Amino acid sequence: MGHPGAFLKPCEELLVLCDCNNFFVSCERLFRPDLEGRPVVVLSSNDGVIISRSNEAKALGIKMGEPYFRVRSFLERRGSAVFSCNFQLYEEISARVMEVFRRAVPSIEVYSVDEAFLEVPPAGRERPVEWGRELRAAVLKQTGIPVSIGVAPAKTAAKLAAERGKKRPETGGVFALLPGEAWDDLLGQVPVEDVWGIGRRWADFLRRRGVSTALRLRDTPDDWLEKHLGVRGLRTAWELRGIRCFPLEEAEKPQKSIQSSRSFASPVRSRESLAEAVTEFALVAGKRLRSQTSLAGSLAVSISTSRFRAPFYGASAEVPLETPTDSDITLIKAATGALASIYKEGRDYEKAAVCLGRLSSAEAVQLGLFGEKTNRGSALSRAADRLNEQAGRRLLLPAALLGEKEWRPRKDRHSGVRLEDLGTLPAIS
DNA sequence: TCTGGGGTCCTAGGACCC
DNA sequence: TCTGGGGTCCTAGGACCC
Repeated sequence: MGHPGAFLKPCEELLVLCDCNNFFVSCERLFRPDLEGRPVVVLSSNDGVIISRSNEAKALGIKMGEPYFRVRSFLERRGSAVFSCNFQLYEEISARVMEVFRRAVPSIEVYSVDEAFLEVPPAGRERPVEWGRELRAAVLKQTGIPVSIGVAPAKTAAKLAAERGKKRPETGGVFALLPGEAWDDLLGQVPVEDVWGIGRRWADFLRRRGVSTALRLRDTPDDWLEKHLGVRGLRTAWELRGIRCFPLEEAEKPQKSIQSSRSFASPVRSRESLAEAVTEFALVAGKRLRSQTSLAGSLAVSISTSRFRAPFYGASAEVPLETPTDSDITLIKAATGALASIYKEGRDYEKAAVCLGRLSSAEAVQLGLFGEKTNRGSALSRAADRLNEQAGRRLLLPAALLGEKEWRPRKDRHSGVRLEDLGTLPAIS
């Protein structure tokens, strides 16, 4: 029966994906214009793997997610600049980019730190590509960040369009897949694994059955897709036919879980050090919990040795929090308690995590069995948040967390740029 | 020597209930 | 030869994303 989606009328409304090019690298380059034209990479936490690459680094064959130690000397020989990640900075710059988008369109969905979907305003619908170029120029002028823009009736198609805009300089960074136009040419050139929503497992599966391009995926029968890939895969194919299945989600929803975890700079053996790390992670998670006005109903701790060396050991424990809470003291107690139940001596731990779950809104009053308010310590934690906020750093924290610790991640290549330094950038209004 | 962190959604299967 | 059926809720695991 082919693809019944094709009989439906394509959505009249256009949406746009804006994608910051090589975002973390672009952020670092704002402060180092001398690095233009040179290979630049940004590393993950603990200087572990490469998470952002300049075009020059991509041209050298450096892969996303590549362990840094494997390419370190190669990059040095090629005169590459290397940065530890500076997420505080990237988030602030991201907020500025999103602000430019907000001023330009009626409706925006912030999809990730470096991407947003926008609804094209009526004024842009007649000539969406020109409109996109103007938006791109505005972002570049006001933030210094280059973006790629894809226009299409559906998110999955807009992703492909933006990718085309990014790869072909002659497009001026903007490409459109418009309703009524033939998309076959572009879709036929896109490997199926490059389609948004098709990961490695599905791509392998599809390729084994001859579905090797976005075009083939689009033209695969619905019943087969639903049987093997579920509704998610089916919707993806429909979106490639120009039918919107993933709507623009403007409202910011509170997160359903909050996790804080780190790999350690060097292996940790002692229960005491692990408890310090877990305490730190509980504090970080708690702060984010309060900032979205939620309470946690459960807390899980996990610890593990290196997954690249045998014998691997990993364990986790989840504890219910009888009364949903946002109190640091309660969270820390739960976390250290959970840790005690899974810790085994004599192992080289390389990672620990705290995950808060069963989140609920803190707006509703939480009462215990006998009507008393039992979210003890909440007010204290909130007061600490305010003090730390005013001080611009963490003023209040457990004494055990002071000082250098082996569990603190490596950050050898940090640029040293701080949020305040954003004000010193010359070219940006 | 050296390999990230933080999320979401979907589905299958078991528990439970009437 | 015989076993109830069907709805709902919950959870774990697997897939995906940046």
